[in-house]
Amino acid sequence: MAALTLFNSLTRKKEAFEPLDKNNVRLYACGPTVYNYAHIGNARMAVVFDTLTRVLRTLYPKVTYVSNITDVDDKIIAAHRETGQPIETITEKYTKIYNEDMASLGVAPPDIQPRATTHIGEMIKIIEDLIARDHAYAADGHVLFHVPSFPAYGGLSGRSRDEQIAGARVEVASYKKDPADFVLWKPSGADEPGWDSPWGYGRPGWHIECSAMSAKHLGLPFDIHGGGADLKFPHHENEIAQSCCASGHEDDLSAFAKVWVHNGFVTVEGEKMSKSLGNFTLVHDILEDYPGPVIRLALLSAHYRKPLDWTQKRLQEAQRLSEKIADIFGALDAIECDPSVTSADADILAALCDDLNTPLAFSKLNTLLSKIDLAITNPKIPHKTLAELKSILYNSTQILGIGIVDQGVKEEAVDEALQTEIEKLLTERTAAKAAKNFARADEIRDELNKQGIEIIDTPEGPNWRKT
RNA sequence: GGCGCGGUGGCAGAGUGGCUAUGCAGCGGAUUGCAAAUCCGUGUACACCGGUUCGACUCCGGUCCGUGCCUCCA
Repeated sequence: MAALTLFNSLTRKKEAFEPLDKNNVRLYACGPTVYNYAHIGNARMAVVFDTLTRVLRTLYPKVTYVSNITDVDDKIIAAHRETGQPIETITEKYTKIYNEDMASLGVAPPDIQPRATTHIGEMIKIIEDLIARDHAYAADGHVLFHVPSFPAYGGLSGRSRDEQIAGARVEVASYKKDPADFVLWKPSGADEPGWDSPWGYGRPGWHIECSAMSAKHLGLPFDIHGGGADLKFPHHENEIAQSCCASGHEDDLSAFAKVWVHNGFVTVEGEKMSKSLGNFTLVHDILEDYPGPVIRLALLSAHYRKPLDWTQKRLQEAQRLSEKIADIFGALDAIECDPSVTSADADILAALCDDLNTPLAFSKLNTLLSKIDLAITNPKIPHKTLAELKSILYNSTQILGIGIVDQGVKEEAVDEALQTEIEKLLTERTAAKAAKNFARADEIRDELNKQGIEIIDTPEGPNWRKT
């Protein structure tokens, strides 16, 4: 069995992965704030951790994957003020869209998808614990985490407290004892969402929700905590501070999560994705033009820790690979999978186990596809071998999350009249070919090409597909 | 200013102290009535300058360039 190694942001080294409990591997990844359609960066996070989860599931009997929905946040309040829609309408709408879009990308639902607003009690409890241990204080309706009370602060991002203060560009609020202190709880106005608490009507700060939800659903410490690289500071740093200090582990940064995994950023055609540049790329829109598995392939075509430039060319290359896989499955249509073969291609699995090296895995996938193609065209290869190869390929696409075999080639609705027309022309063309009237045969090919129909001749007769 | 990351062949993108990455594109060939697909062959790649070494693209130091975070952000 291949052994998994992962780059741990906390130690800044690639380490052999050792689960705390071999019978239940537990991981948490910070999910989206639901105030808009998911963008391609959200999708990268979801796809990366889905793939990691799939790899873990092949290695361990049980995996518990928790990824949250942030449904209380100032950005949501802002969206509410802009659109006039109730908060719940906004969060429910975009949670649903997020889950649908991610499902299109082959992202399996997390085992648990907790929402911040249903964990307010757990957050208040942690805040109370922090106050009791002198790590937090109430001031002016706020509760703040007192950073100087946690000397190990900054260990994840490699940033000392002094550096943070020196680099701070925001004005320090007067109620803070220390400029680095951050909000655990803040007061809400009457028109803002809020909950009653020992410190009055208010709402949680951003970081506390992940501390509360991960502890509740996974227990501390757990194996892997993930998220986008930009969350390293301050979000994850503050999560560590809250969780370690609330549980009395002030000297051990890994008392919260053992391994920290961060995925790199996505740029769009070489530029940073931002609203001001107008290149905010939404998954919902890309799905109009490309099938989900193709988008997934494109997202995994660079190593997860490296920056990924989202380009048209990358998508087209992903489409090529996707078609190649679909073609091979098509050629193996008559072959039944061998149920005794339960594992993926060893080289692909090994690549994935090496810190989730998906580009290397795709290289091995290409090798596998060539091997199968050769086997198909070689009449000496026994049927049994083909069944085994099909199973290996199927299992490999499953672990990569590219359910191409289930989806087939993207079925575009072609109306019946056109379909009949195509069949008629193809019959005519076959007859023309038989009569060696190649001029007419080519004419028909051109005609159909113009309508976006590509003819593929096979020994069994002509096939066609939409281009 | 502080803390990080990276510079690989036309493009994308892995990797390694000495041994083919891979894909796309290109070129030559096989196959095909023509196509498509596939197969075979084909490219003095590792930013620059020093150092360590029998040997470095791979390790160390410096230079240049690019880029992320430090403020809501996946």
